[in-house]
Amino acid sequence: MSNYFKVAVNFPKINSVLTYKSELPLQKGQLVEVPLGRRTSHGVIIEKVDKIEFDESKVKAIDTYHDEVYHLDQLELALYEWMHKYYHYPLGKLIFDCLPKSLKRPRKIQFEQGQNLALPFELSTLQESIVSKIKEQNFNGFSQSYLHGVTGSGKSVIYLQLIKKTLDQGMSVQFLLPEINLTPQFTDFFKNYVGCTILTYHSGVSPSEKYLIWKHLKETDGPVLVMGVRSSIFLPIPQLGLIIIDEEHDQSFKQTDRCPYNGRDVAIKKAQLANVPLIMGSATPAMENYYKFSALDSKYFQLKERAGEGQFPKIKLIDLKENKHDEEIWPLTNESIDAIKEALDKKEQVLVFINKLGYSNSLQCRNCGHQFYNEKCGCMNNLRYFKSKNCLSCSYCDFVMPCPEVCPDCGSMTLKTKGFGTEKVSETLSSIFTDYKIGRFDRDFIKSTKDLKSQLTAFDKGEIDVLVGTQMLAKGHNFEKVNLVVVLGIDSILSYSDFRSNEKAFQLLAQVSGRAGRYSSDSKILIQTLNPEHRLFEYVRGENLFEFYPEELPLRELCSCPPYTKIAMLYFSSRFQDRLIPHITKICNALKNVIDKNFSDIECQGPFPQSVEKKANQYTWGILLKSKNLSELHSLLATFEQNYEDASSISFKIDVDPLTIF
DNA sequence: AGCACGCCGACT
DNA sequence: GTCGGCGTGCTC
Repeated sequence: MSNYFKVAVNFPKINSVLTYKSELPLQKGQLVEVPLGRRTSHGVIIEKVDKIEFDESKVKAIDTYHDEVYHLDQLELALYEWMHKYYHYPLGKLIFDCLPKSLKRPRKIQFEQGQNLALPFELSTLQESIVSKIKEQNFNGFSQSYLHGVTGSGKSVIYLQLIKKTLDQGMSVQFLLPEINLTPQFTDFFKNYVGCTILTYHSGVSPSEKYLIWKHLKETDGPVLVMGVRSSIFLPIPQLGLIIIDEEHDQSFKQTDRCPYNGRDVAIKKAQLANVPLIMGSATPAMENYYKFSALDSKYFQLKERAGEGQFPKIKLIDLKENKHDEEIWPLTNESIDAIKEALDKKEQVLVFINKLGYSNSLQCRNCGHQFYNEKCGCMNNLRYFKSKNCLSCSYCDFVMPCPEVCPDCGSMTLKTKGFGTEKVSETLSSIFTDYKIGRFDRDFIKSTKDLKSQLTAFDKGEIDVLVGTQMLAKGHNFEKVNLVVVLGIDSILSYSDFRSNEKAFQLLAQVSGRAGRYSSDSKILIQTLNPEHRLFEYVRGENLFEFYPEELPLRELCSCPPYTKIAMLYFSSRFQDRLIPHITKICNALKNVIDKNFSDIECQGPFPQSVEKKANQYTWGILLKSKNLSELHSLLATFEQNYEDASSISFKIDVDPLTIF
C-alpha cells in the first residue's frame, strides 16, 4: 500500500507541484528525486495526500532520498509558499533557485567567534531611550520598528544593543544588509562586541562554505549572528529571535533575475511567520516605509544628529552653464580642481563620485560621424569605451569587442570620445595632480571582495589620495580623512522619468554626502550640475534629509503610484518583434476586458516596449498593472496565469513590486 | 528547464 | 541517403 505525496518539482511551469507515490515514510520538507518526463528532477515533499483527483496509472514513484542538510522545516516551507503566491513564481523552481548546490566533499572551514568586548563608549541619551523603547514595546513576538537616522547617528550601536539582548536570551539574530556594506569595517564592529559565532554570507562565499554554513545552522542550537546579503534570508537560523535590515531602501535587496523578490519584504514575512521582532534602518528610507512608519510613534524613531564630533558637510553647487569648457581639466571645473588642491595641501583625502564606468559613453568618427552599436545583441545603444582595456563594451549584455584603430566606414584615424566615466576622470586627475596617487573604485576595477578590501586598506593607509568611483563608493564606508566629496554627472540621474527617479537621486546624493566629515566639523560636497536650481539639492544636506518625504509623497499620490498603489509588471519577450507585438496587444486587450468586468480597482497600462527594447537579441514589451487593492491585484495575476496560453517563442515573466516600470 | 520527436536543408 | 539545425510539446 503506497502513499501519495505532493512534490514541488524543479521545473518552470506555474503548477510545479505534482503528485507522486512512495512506500517510504517521507516527511514534509524532505528533498527527493523524482522522475519527470524522460528524466529525473529534484523535488521537495509538500504534503501527504490520501486521494488523487486524476488517473492513478499516471502517478510515478519517488526515487530516492536526498541531502539532509537542506531538509526544509515548517518555517522555510511556509516562507517559500508565501513567496510562490506573492511573486507568482513556480514553487519548485523557487526553492531550488534559493538553495545552494549540494556538495559531496566540502572542504573544512573555521567559523568566526565574536570577541565579546565591552563597548569603549557610552550610548547617547537618545540612543539609550530608543533601545529601551524598542525592548519594552516591540520585542514581544512579531513587530516592526524603524530607525530613520542620518549617517553617523549611531544606528549600529542601537542594533548592537538589541542583538546582545537577543543573544543573551539564547536566541539568534539575522542581520541583512546590501552586498557592498559587507566590508570588514562594518562587520568587525559587531565581531568585537558580541560573544557568539558569527557567520557572514554573500556572493564571495564559495559553494563549499555555503554548504557548510547551512549544515552548521541545521545542526547547532546555539545562538548565532548571521550577517548576510539578500539570499541569506533563506538560511535556516536556529532559535531565531530578531531580524535586522540595515540600509533597508537599498536596491540590491531586489533580485532581478529568476524570481524577482525583494529580500526586505521576504524578511518582513519571515519575521511574521517566526513571530519575532524586526528592525529596519536607513538614512533615506524607501518611500513605502516612510509612508508606513512615520505616523507610528512607538515604532518609528528619528536620529537627526551625528553622534560624534562629525558635522554635516556644506553643499556647494557648481553651475556648469557658467563654466566654459576647458579641455585640460574636463570634465572637472576650476572650482573643483582648486578645492581638491586645497584638501590635498591639508593632507586630507578626496572622493570623486561619477555614476558611469569606463572612459567614455561612446566613440564616434570625427570624419564621417560613424557610431559603434552592439549589432550582435541588437540594442541600439552605443558601446562604452574602455581605454586601458582598449575595448568597446555593451552596458546591457556581456558583449565586448576590441577597439578599432580606424573608422570601419571611412578609414579615418580620428575617433573622438563622447561623455565620461571613472576611467576618464581618474586620467584627468592624474594629469593634473602628478604628485598624488589617484585610485579607482568601481565594478570594472574591483572584481572581488579581496580587491575591495585591498583598495579600502590602501585608501585608509593613505597610499591613495583621491579615490574616483561609482555608487560602490557611496555606501557604508567611513573614511576618516575625507572632508571633500566631488559629485559629477548627477544630471543624467535627475533626468530619468521613472516615478521613483527623484527618490533614487535623493538617496544617492544623500549617501554620497554622508561620506564626508564623519570626523570633522568642516567638510563640503561639490556638485557639478547644469541644473543647480533643482529642488532635490535642498534636501541632501543632513539637517534637511527629513523634509524630502512630505514633499515627495503628494506627487506619488497625484500619479497613483506606490506607496498609494501596488504595482506589478507583466513582461513578454521574444526574438521576433513581429510575433511579440501582436501577441502582447491581444493579451493586453483581453486583460483590460477582464479588468473592466471584474476588477474595478485595477488600472492597466500598455503595452509598451522596455526602455531598451532589444537586449541580447530579445525584444521585451511590458504591461503595467496598478491597484489600490493588493488582493485584487493578486487575484488578477492568478487568473491571468491560469488562463494564459503559451505562444510559440514568446516567454513571459511577472514582476510584483518592480523597482522600475520601464 | 530539459529532453525527444520530427521536419527540413546540406553535404559525403 | 543521413547529419544536425531548431521549432514544438510534454512533464504527476
